[in-house]
Amino acid sequence: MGSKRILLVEDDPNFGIVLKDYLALNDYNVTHAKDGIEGLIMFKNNSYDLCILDVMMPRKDGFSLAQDIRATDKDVPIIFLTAKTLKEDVLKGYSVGADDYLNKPFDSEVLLYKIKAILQRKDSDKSSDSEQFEFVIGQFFFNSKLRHLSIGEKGEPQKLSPKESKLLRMLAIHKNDLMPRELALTKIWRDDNYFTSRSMDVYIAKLRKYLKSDEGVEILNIHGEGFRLLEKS
Amino acid sequence: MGSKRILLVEDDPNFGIVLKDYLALNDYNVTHAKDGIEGLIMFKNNSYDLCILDVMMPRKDGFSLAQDIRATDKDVPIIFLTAKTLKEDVLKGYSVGADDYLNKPFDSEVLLYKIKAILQRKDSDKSSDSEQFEFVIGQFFFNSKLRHLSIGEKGEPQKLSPKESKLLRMLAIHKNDLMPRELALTKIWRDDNYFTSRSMDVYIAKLRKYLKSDEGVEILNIHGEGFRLLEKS
DNA sequence: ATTTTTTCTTAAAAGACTCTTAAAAATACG
DNA sequence: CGTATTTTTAAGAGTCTTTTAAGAAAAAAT
Repeated sequence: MGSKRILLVEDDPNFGIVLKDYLALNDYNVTHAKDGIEGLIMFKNNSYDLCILDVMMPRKDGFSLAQDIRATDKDVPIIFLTAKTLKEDVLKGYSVGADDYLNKPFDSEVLLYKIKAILQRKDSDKSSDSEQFEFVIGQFFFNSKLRHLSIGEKGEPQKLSPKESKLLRMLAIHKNDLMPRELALTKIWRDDNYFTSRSMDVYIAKLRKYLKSDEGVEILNIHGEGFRLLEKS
Repeated sequence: MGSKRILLVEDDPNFGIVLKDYLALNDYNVTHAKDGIEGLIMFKNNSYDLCILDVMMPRKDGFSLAQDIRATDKDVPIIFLTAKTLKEDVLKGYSVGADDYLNKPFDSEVLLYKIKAILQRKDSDKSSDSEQFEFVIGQFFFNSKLRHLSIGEKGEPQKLSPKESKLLRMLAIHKNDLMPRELALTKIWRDDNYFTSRSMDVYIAKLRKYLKSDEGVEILNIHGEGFRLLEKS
């Protein structure tokens, strides 16, 4: 399992850097944004396992940022950092969907424990949560957990690689509809740039090859937007 | 769902009663024990969905009580209450398996939020592992408690080592489905790293050897994900 | 009509994960 | 304490996966 990604949004440069290094030292992959606006841009172009947000920041405060983050992803865990101990703040934090709340100055080991606990909790959620992993696509049956793509009953299923499977799953979820390029890149590749985009093209080509045996199924490109898994009725 | 049962262990009678009433007002079924000893007796003779333990108590402190509770039930959520803000205490609390930690005086609404969050989380955990220990795998009969793997009626069963047996059991529980690598590593090896993962590979090889006598049974690898105990119908 | 941007295809390189065997280390047992 | 069993570590070969590269093709913009 690769190291977990943390988005740290903290305007105090000294404190931010120290905290980032401390977390990095503990095997977290940390991105440091210097204010709420930057934090939101980072969040939208990448994918994180946890957000640590300072409450008081210029341009965009932590609560406002948390709301925007929640609008994009309603599950990602959020921890607030704050100097104040106002009850209203704490409650506001929880109502915005915080997973935890730490008053500055806080003990860094305590923060580590909380991070660990929250990530573990989220991990165990995963297994119980019933995400869709079986799809019918034309004549194909696709199981994204076993990474099998089979046609009819006959023969061995085509085995898919992890990325092939994730991409096909995302296309299948949006079957007959647009699957935005950006969505796959941020969710699967966890980064949206030129190279990941080329890599995705390669995967689209592979999937097209697999799907060729049913004429009624096709992956269409929508120029500049993304792809569309078409199932002709 | 009937109201959740909370065990509150708090030696300060005034505070204890107030807190009990407050929680009762919020539809929890609260039992109030006056010290650690009483708390443990309560715990052993009843079943609770959540424990709230004061740390400093006469006769038996909260940490000691938590350890005894953990010995009986390794899953029940525990929240500590403490007047002190000592770092050692907080860390000790987490190491004993606390789910959360609150400093007195704390805001009662915050406590409610935490209780709600923790109980929700535990609810979703449910349905996890049963106590099943007998399995049919193709032509094999496998008893994970006796650590016996036998084929047909004839001959001596193959004896399995503890780890072999646990691993095969976990595969059997997920028969024909993915058994994630990480699951076996965290549940059986209690640590997920490079070396435990290599160790597990060795065990998979051993199990494959044992299972070779039935062609219809196979342990497949799903690259990067885990293994799959396949029983061909 | 030409230029720019985006997409498609193939193949090779680089990277990550798995298998097998055997020896070393740790643990359990008499 | 010595022996048997179990578990971990090691190392190299083998396999599978992902990225990178580069040129051709297609679509959009100028």
